[in-house]
Amino acid sequence: MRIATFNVNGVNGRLPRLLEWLEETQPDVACLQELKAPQDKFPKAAIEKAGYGAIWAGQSRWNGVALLARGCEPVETRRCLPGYPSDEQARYIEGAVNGLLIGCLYLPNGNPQPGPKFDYKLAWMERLNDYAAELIEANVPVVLAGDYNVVATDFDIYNPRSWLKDALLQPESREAYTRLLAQGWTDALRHLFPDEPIYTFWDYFRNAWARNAGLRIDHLLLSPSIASRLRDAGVDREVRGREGASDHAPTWILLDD
DNA sequence: ATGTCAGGTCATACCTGA
Repeated sequence: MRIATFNVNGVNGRLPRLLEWLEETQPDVACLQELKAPQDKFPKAAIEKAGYGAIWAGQSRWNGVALLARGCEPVETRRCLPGYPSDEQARYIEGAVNGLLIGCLYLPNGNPQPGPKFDYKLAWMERLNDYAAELIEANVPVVLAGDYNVVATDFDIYNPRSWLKDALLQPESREAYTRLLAQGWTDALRHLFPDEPIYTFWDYFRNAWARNAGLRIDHLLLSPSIASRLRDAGVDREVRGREGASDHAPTWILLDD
């Protein structure tokens, strides 16, 4: 079972790129972030034609998340984090596919920091951590996939120097993410490739892609009960190099059935 | 400090968020 996460940075503006990638890699599940489309502007027909059922939480202009399943409809279980009924930002959607619970998340960027956006990021991380702990406690088979907007360690960035003041590298962001992992989640890519530089995002600025000035911020976390099923993982880097690409590359795992 | 995207609007130029 192939499960992928892809921050598409505009699901309509980059639809040809998304469809091309789905066709090429045929993921069984695809978690999408940054739809940048209101609920009724999600390209449902094109996604269906590509062979995917979908649930999504749209929002005008910003945010927006979707969960795609090849050949079936995801059974929606949530469209926001528990205890967050007042969250107007579409950043979480969750569904069951083939006996797995898949959480698709778009963690707040948090810039500029300090400030209200950074406070919101940290608060959101606390909500996520609380909920993730519940899932672990319930021993549910879960994949939490998405754009975490956290650079976990200095090894997950080409060079931290010019990003030291960025919300993605702040000690508070990193500490919250570290606490999440410590609940028992397996960071799939780092688990399989502990010593390799891995990036999933290259800024549009500063010629970042050509310089391979990347960050690893898109993660797939496995709950303890499914960690032993992990067989392979990777980043579809070539997608980032294409005409009209998102600034993120799709990131995927392969689980034993 | 700079730079580049997308999507939106009291729109064909500028704003925000990233």
